[in-house]
Amino acid sequence: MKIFALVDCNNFYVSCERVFDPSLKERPVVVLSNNDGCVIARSEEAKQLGIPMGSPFFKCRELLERSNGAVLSSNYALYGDMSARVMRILGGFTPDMELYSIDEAFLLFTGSGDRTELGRAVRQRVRRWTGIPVSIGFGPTKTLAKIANRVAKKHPEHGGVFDITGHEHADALLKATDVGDVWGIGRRYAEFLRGRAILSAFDLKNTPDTFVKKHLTITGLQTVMELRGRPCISLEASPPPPKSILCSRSFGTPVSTLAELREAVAAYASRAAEKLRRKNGVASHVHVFLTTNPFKERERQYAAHCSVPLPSSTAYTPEIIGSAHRLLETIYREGHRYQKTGVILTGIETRRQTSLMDPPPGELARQKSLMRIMDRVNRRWGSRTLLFAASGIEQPWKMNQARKSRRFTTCWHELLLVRTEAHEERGPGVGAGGQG
DNA sequence: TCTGGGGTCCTAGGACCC
DNA sequence: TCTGGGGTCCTAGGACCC
Repeated sequence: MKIFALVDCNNFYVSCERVFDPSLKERPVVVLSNNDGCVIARSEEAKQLGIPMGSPFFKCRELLERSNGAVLSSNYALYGDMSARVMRILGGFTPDMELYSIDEAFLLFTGSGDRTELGRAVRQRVRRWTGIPVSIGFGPTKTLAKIANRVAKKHPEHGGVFDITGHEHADALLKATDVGDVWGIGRRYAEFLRGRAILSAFDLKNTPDTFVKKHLTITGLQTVMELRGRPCISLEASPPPPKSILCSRSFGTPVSTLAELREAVAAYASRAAEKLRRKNGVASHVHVFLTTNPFKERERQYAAHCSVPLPSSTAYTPEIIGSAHRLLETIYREGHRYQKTGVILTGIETRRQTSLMDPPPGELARQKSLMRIMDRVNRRWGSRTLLFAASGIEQPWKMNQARKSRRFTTCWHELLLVRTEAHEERGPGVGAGGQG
C-alpha cells in the first residue's frame, strides 16, 4: 500500500529567523511580505494575539509593539537556503518526494512499517540538523495527508505526527474539519458549500458526484474522491518546466514618470530572464502590466496589460528588456501614481526550436555565453554584481524592506558572528536592517 | 421564404494553492 | 501614511475552419 506523507515546516519563515536569533523565542514574531506590506508568517504567540494571516501590517503594528513583538521583513535568501537544507534531509528518507512549496513536501512510502515511528524520526532529524520544527501527516491520498498534517499540528498530544490511514476516528476527524480547511476548497467554494449545508470535510466527502462536478468542476470532484481515500492527485517527483515566469514588485513609493517605470521594467525583465535561464528555458512571448493602487479609492485608477511575441524564442536579457520597454510605452499614461508593474514570460520551451527569425549562429552563441557569464558572476558574488544599466543604479522606486535580517547562510560577509567574551549579545543585525 | 454540424484554438475570467 | 509575489487549472464563449 502506498501512503503519502505531508511534511510541513511550522511557521516556516519565523522558525528560520529564530534559528539565528534566539531572542525571538517565546515572543510574538511576524514576518512581512515584500515591501513590508502584510503579515505572511506568524509565530504561535502572534497567532494567539489574533493577528490574521495576510493582515496589513499597519493594522497590527500597535498591538505588536504593546506585546513585545518582533517584526521582520522577508528574507528569501535565508528561507530559500533553509528550505533546501530541510528538503535534502527529507530526501534521505525516500526517493519518492515532491517539493510542493518552500515549506512543504509530499513523501511517498510503501510497505507497512510503523509510520508514526518513521514520522518521529523524520521530525527529529530535521529539527536536530536545521533547527526547524516540522509536522507530518500520513494518509492514503494527498488530500487526506494534508488533513492528517493539520491534526498533527493542532493537537500537541500527537507529538507533531499523525496517521489518518485506517484510523478508527477518521470520520470524526473529518467532521471536525471545516470544509474551508480542505485542500482545494478556497474561500468562494467554502461560502458556496456552507450555503448548502455542506459544512465539514465529512459532509463534502458524502456530497453526490454530479453536484460537485457541476459546481466545483472536475478538480473539485478529485478533491472529493481523495477524501474518500481514492488517490487522484499523484506525486509530481520531477515538476514539468513552468508555463510562465513572472517578476513584479510594488514600489516603495508611488511612481509616475516613464523613466522610472522603464528602470523597474528593465530590472524585472532581467530577473525574469534569469529565472528562465535557470530553468534552461526560452520564452516566445513577453507581457507587461502596470497598475495604480486599487486600495486608494480616491485616486484616479488605471490598469493595463499587453503582450507581444518575441521575434524568436529567447532567454537573452537585452532582447527581453527591449520588448518589455516597447510594451510599457504603449500602455503608459501620464498623470497617474503607479503602484506596481511586472513582466511575464510565456510560451516557455526547454528545447529551442530554430526559426527563420533567429540571429545568425555566431550571434546566438555570443548571446548565450554572455548570459552564462553574467549568471555565473551574479550567483557567485551576489545578484546585481553585473547588471544592465537600463535597470537603474539607485532605483528610487525600490520596495521597502526596513527590517530585514542578514543572509546568514548564503553570504560570506553576513555570517553570524560568535563571540567568546562573556557579554550579552543580541541577535546581530535583526531589526536594524543591516545588510552588512 | 429558406440559413448545419462539428471541430479546434485562443482568451478572459474565475477559482485554487503556497 | 501603510494592503505581496508567484504560480496552476478549468470553463465559457468567440473566432475560425471545413
